[in-house]
Amino acid sequence: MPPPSERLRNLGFLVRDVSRLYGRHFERQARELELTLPQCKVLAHLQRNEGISQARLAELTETDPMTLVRTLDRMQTDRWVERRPDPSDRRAHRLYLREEAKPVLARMWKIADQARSEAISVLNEKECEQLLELLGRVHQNLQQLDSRATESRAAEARRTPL
Amino acid sequence: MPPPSERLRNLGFLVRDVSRLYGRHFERQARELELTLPQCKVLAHLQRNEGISQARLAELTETDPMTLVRTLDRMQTDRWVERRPDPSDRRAHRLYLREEAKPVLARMWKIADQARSEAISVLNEKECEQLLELLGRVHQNLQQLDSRATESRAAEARRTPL
DNA sequence: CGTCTATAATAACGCGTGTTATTATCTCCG
DNA sequence: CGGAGATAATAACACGCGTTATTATAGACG
Repeated sequence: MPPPSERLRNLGFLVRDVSRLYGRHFERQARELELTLPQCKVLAHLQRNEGISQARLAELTETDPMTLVRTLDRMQTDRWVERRPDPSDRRAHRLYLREEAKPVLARMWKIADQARSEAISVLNEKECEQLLELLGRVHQNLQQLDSRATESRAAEARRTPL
Repeated sequence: MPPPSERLRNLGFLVRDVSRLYGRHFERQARELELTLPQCKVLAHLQRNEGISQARLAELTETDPMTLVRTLDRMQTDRWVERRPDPSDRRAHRLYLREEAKPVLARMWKIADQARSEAISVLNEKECEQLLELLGRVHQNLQQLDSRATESRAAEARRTPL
């Protein structure tokens, strides 16, 4: 197999740069909200799923549970969300939006919609659809590769308890 | 303007997730190298541009100069790179690969090539080309938006010296 | 019933990133 | 020349993310 073109070799960096710049663009406009992008993601999912556990929210947001703990710590301090004990499982917490958070959600979507439309203003509708489709496929593939790797590490750990 | 579809609204998160999963996939295989993805990026650019300044490297890698300082600090500690004083500018440093780093570069590319080909194994050549093209356009657009914003902040700062 | 494994949340550490501010130096212009 | 503004690098602080390890509890199974 000949070495891939320089252009192709840049793909990983390209995705990363787009992600970074996109986040930057969003957070520049979301500044007044005092919310970061991952925090917005949490709010967006919580809006439609109040009462879920951290573990479930981690699944929905595709966040590492440990990462989520810290994000929620800050969001709790900032009075966006609340942790309440789960009556049926003393290990778990149920997550709720605080009243103070609710009015912000609409503004958040508005900013998100605008930031996105600016970002993709150089694509027409069909191209945008293509981009979503292609990224979606790669995403699904990477998720499989990831869970496969996580699986085999877990199996490894089971084989070597200590 | 009607609110965009849920699918479209996911675009920002999607890009971010792909970036995160891609990085994860790469670093899982690059583990033996003891190198992170940004560090690989530094090495890759340094390989073809030895002797450049940090500021120039920051441009090439599209990294925040402050971020680069810290990355280079670690890479210097880990004996990947060297900072030498610039004889013509006492503020600046010139960056060089250490001999120890050079043998690793080939392995790095090999891992990068493999990680990428796995990641995009679900795309055919044409789709891959499309993805590169679309992402490239969005990237360029976001860069413009970013530099425009940076510009106006700089102008702001000039207007308000203190 | 008790033991063993899985799960929910968290602690602690290192890295990358963005932000604001500081220091030293350069450069250019009056 | 000399002072003003730009530039190279860095310091300090907060956030997100991955990793390993720990604690408490749940659930399954002999």
